[in-house]
Amino acid sequence: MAYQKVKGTFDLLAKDLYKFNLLNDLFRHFLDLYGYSEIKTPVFEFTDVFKKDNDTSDMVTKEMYTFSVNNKDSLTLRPEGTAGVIRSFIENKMYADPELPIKLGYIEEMFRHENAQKGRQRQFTQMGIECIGDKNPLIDAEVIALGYFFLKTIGLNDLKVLINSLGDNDSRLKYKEELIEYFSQYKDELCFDCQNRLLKNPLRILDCKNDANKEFVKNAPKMKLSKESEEYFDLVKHYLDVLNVPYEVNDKLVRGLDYYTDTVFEVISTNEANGAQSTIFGGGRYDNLIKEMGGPDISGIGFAIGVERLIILADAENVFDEYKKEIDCYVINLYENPDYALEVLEDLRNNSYKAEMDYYSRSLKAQFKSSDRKNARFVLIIGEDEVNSNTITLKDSLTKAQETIKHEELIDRLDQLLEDYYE
RNA sequence: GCGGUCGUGGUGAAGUUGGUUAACACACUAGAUUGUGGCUCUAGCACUCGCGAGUUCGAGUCUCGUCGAUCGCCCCA
Repeated sequence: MAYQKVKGTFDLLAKDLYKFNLLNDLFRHFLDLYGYSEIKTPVFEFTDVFKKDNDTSDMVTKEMYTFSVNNKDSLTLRPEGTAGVIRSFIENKMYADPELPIKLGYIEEMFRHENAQKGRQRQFTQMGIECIGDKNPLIDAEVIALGYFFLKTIGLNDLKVLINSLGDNDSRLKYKEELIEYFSQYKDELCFDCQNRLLKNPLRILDCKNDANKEFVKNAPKMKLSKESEEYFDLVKHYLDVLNVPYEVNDKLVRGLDYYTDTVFEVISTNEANGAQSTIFGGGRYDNLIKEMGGPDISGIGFAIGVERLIILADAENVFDEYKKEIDCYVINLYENPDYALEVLEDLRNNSYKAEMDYYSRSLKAQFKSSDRKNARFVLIIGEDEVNSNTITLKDSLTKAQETIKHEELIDRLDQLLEDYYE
């Protein structure tokens, strides 16, 4: 059987690759605007970097590509960006920088062993940022704004920003106990997953699709934010107002990863093009993660955007022009010896003209067809006459004008034709 | 991990109750047009129906398995 690509992976061909490149450029521009610098971390890390004790998310517990070589270390292909960045932050002692917070951005491939469907691949790309070293509602608002305005600049509509606060450690801990107590009396009515979540992460029960519409879940006690958390959240909302970022508070939003505290947010698209995957952007603040990973007791916040989902939506909004490959010159060679044509070709390239030639001395018609397919602006014809007189027959594909010029005049003539054209 | 649909040439696709050489269109190649293409006309181009097994005299058409795509559940970006 012929080789085939691994399920959930894909080849990026020219007709789509340029979309990634455009978005990457735009994202990097936004990183620049907001004072973020790009970071690249390894594709794989020691498994412990991603897997902490008491993790409950599917992503960490059953979707990681974990392997070892020679039975030595357990390694894992990164399923998300934050953990690796935090590891790097600690390992490189970035916390010692006098200028905190440290603002980092990345565009990297992630790997999760999930069932593939539209907008959900096993290898996919995330653009993300992490702002580490300070806890300040200004930062929370700015992080959300960066992502939101990036998406708006692409030209996406039908976006909805959802935010919520999970509270600080104290209020979260208290709420957790409250929920455990409350849900324990309904334990038999919970779905299988939620029974497991009950003790580890009862917050997830609140947005479980199986159980969320059951009466006793709806009536579950609401989170009581501590005074500090509430004031903090109010300020985040206030700054979002100032920045003109529209948002919706959704108290069911708890996010999948376990390390979030206080501010969490998500951008969903109501555009149907994305199929079942409505979330294109998600993130939140993490007060404990850095300390848990062996760093100082400081807070961070970040988000990640799913680039493939972004492209599906951007395509649906016709954000991208149709991909069209173009070259400047196509050299048609009718002479048996290709030396002269080759010299002309190199001349063109040395003067920054994108140029190709026919390698096979095919019929004139066939070469013209190639020239059309490659969308060559100029066609250069070289035959016996041209070789003998050291000339080139130059045809402008747009105007159809044709002339025979001396070889040494070629570049000047092309420059001039283009100059005239763009006037 | 679970469930639905689908898988025919480079592409889009027809294939009736299982029956000899698997439509049609686009694309491609060559010629008409021996140095001028994108139009037209003519001709050519499909060891084969994702892969494997089974039922049958006979399977693209039925059954099972497998791989993949897609949609949904779950999860998440």
